[in-house]
Amino acid sequence: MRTAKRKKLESAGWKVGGADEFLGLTADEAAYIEMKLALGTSLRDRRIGKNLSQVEFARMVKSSQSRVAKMEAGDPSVSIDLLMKSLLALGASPKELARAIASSTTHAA
Amino acid sequence: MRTAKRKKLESAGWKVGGADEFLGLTADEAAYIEMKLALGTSLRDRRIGKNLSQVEFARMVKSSQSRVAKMEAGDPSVSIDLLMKSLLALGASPKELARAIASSTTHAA
DNA sequence: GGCATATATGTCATATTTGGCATATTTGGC
DNA sequence: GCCAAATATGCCAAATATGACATATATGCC
Repeated sequence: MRTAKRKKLESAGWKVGGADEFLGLTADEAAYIEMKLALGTSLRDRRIGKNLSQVEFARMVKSSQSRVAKMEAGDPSVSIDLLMKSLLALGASPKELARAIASSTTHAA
Repeated sequence: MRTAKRKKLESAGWKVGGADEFLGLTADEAAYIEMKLALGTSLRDRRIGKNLSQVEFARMVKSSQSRVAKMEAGDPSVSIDLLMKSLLALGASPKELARAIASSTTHAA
C-alpha cells in the first residue's frame, strides 16, 4: 500500500483497535474501511459530475452539508447504508455500487 | 417482478412509505432492499456452506442468533454495514460482496 | 406424536448513526 | 492579501441499529 492511500486512511480519522495490519487493523477492518472510502470517492465524483455543491446535494437527500462532507471523507461516523442510499439518489445503479466496491480492492482478496 | 420475490419482499416486513413502485416503494428504496436481501442470502449460503448454525456463527461475530436470523431475512432493522462486516468475517472478499450486490439487479438499472 | 436442534419473531436497554448547527479551514477570483 | 463560496470539523439531541433475552415456530429423527 502506497503512502497516498495510507495517508488517506489515517487522515480519515481511523485509529481502530484491531490487531493486524499496518495501522493496527484487521484485514476485515481494512477491507471495510476501503470500501467506505471507495464509496465516498464515488459519491464525490458523481456529485461533482452533476455540478452540485455539498449544500445542494444535502438538500436533495434531506441531509446536511456536514454529513455530506463526512460521507465523502469516509468518516467513521457514517454508515455504508447512508453512502449507498445517497449514491442511489444520485442515480447510481446497484451495479455501479458494486463496481465501486469491487474497485476498493486494488490488491489482495 | 414475479410473485416469488414479491412475496419475499413483503414477508421481510417491508411496508415502506415511498410513493412509486408496486408496493409503494421508490425505485431507490426497492434497489436498496434488494441489495440487502441479496447480501442476506449470500450470508446464509456462506454460513451453511461452512456448516455453521446461526448460534455458532453468532458467537463468531459476537452477535446473537436472533440478529443473525434477521440479517439473513433482510429485516429492516439490520444495516448493510452489519451484513458486510458479517460476510467479511465469513471470509468473503470485497469482490464477492460486489458480486452479490450486482446480482441483486436482475432487471433494470 | 414426542423430542431435540435450528431458526424465526417480539421486545427492550444500550450503543451507534443522523441531521443540524456553529465555526474553522480551504479554494478561487480579484 | 481580501473576499466570497465551498468544504471541513466539532458538537449535540433525536433517531435508528444492536446484542441479548424470551418465546414461538419449524425441521428432522425416532
